[in-house]
Amino acid sequence: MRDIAARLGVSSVTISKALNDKEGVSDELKQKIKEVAEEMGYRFNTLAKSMKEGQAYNIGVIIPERFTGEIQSFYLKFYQHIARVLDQHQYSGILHILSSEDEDQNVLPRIYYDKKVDGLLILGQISNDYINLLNRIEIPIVYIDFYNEDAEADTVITDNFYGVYEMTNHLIKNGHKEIGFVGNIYSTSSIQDRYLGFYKSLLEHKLPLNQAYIINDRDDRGKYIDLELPEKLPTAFVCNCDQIAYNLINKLNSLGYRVPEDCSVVGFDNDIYAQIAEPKLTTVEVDIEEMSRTAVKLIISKLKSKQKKWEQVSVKGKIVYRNSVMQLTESQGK
Amino acid sequence: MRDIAARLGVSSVTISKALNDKEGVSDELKQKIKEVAEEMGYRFNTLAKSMKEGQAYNIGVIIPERFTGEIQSFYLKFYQHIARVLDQHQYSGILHILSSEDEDQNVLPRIYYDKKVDGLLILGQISNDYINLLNRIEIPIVYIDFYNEDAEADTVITDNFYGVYEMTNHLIKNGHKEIGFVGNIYSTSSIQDRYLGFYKSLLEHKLPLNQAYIINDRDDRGKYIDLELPEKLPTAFVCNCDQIAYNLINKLNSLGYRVPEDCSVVGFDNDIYAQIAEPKLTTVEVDIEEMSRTAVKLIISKLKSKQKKWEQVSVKGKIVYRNSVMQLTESQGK
DNA sequence: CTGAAAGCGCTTACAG
DNA sequence: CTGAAAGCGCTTACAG
Repeated sequence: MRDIAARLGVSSVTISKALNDKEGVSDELKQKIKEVAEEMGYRFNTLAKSMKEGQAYNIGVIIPERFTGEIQSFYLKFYQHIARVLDQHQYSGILHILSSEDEDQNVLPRIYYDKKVDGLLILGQISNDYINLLNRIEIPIVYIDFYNEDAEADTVITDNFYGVYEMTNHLIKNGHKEIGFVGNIYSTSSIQDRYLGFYKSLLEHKLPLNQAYIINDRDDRGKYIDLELPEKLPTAFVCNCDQIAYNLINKLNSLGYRVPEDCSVVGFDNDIYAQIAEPKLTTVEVDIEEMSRTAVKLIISKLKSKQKKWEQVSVKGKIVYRNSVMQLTESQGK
Repeated sequence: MRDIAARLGVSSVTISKALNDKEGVSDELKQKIKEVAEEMGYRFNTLAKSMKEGQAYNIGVIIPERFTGEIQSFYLKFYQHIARVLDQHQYSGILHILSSEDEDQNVLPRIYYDKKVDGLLILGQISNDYINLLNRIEIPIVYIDFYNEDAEADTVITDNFYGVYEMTNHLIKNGHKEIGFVGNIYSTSSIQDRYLGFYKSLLEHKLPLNQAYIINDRDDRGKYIDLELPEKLPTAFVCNCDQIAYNLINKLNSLGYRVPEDCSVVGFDNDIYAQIAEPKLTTVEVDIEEMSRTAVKLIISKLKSKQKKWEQVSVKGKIVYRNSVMQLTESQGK
């Protein structure tokens, strides 16, 4: 505000009035001030206003833990862990659900413009354009659960590659030789890595990669599409996530197949879909706790010293064994 | 801080040092200062510190909307609406999940102590002790989706009574004469009101209230228990929420009954359980949008003028018709 | 060990 | 229409 005032040769009082559309400033000057503010990339400091007025312009919304329930989206659950870790470091988490419009139109959340936050944790893949936008802002950022080459920030991901690699090994150990993969392998980096882990396992066991067994599950926007199954089924499917595994089981059931008797199915995430699926899914559990700790540690260290280089940390998950995998005898495996 | 300084005849610098455990203050004085601060109910103003340091001690966590998914808890979905309305009023929402321990031990969230919020929206029923605790704090509070006689604050609830009343009327219109209710009627005020709406409908239609058809669904802590069904089933069940309706359907299926052919089932909330139930549930949809607007309006008006009396607003929902209700012919209804 | 002074970025009340 | 002064509640650097 001072800078703008200096530049225009007026007082900061006038700037304040102009920016708040209060009276006492000529329309001309107001206009000019707004332009310069915009040009200089001025961000209003709500904190100063808040302090002056004794108002934080924040409203706490409290939800008792038990009402957040078993059923909830993976990322919201993730948020709860992050908030807890943040709290241990004397920070508060402010959750912002980025609307699709804001993402498409590259608008940053108000909490950024209002200087209400010191840093940003991005949970889940966002568009490249948006990442470019984020590259241009000055507060530290940590991307969680996906990575992007162009992102100039730290990244914490789950070890997708080894997770699925080990899961596929597990299937092979159980006698499966014809194994499919469900997921749009061009969609997100996570899915791609999971697919590659799957592929590595096949390679190591000298099993063929059958293109007919690679099933697409979503369009390029991430919207789920109907699964198109091949005439002849493999003996097992590796799904890129639990929700798709859940959908696949329903699809198989509707076609008259039983899981795991006719076809085994495994997932990834160990989220609510792994629980409500019938049979319950053998899946890979992401270590949310550890990922949260890592992400918070990274962003706080960036807050302390801006200098550090960006890191990419991948956190190992572990397989949760349940009932969706059938052990095949020699003849079935053929 | 000034007050403490005045009271102890020392400077505010000393207070600052003592409270932050910095050196330059005798242990004795430190101790004394902390005691007095505690006694005077001093709350540190993070905002001032933040402003001085240029740090907000807040970290934004951004989740793209599409990842919050279809599946999520009712209250989390509610939060998203509230956050949006808050944003329209230039406020930010800070979500705090109140842990069961904190609730039991009556500890207020840090965002309150740190003066990070101007007011509190409480989403979902909390213990009476906690309400008493909240009665004692000075920032405005609005309770959402439940009410409590002792709460000294505004309340926004959904019209539970009329919702279930109309739903029960709907069943009766479809020929049902023996209707049960599922829910612990001593548990929450919402369930109680829903039960009373159900009862009113029976009364108006001169149908008997059969105690054997009132099924308990949870213990006093709100934990779900196994549903104990009567020997002879009614032709329809009104459930106090969709999740219980979902559970009931599973229970009925496992006992060999079909829904709605053998027994109709209706819910309340129109949440994810209404969608994943098979058949999909006829249920009452809560007007989250309107409730959010009302709650935000109430709390902001309280922020502007502390004087106003407390209001209790109930917002009407509407019935969503799906496939879980069977129209009975005369003979079946008997 | 203790405190007076200055300043963080804004706004309000008042004077010109 | 414009601006100088004071103050919001804290902390830091410095002096005693």
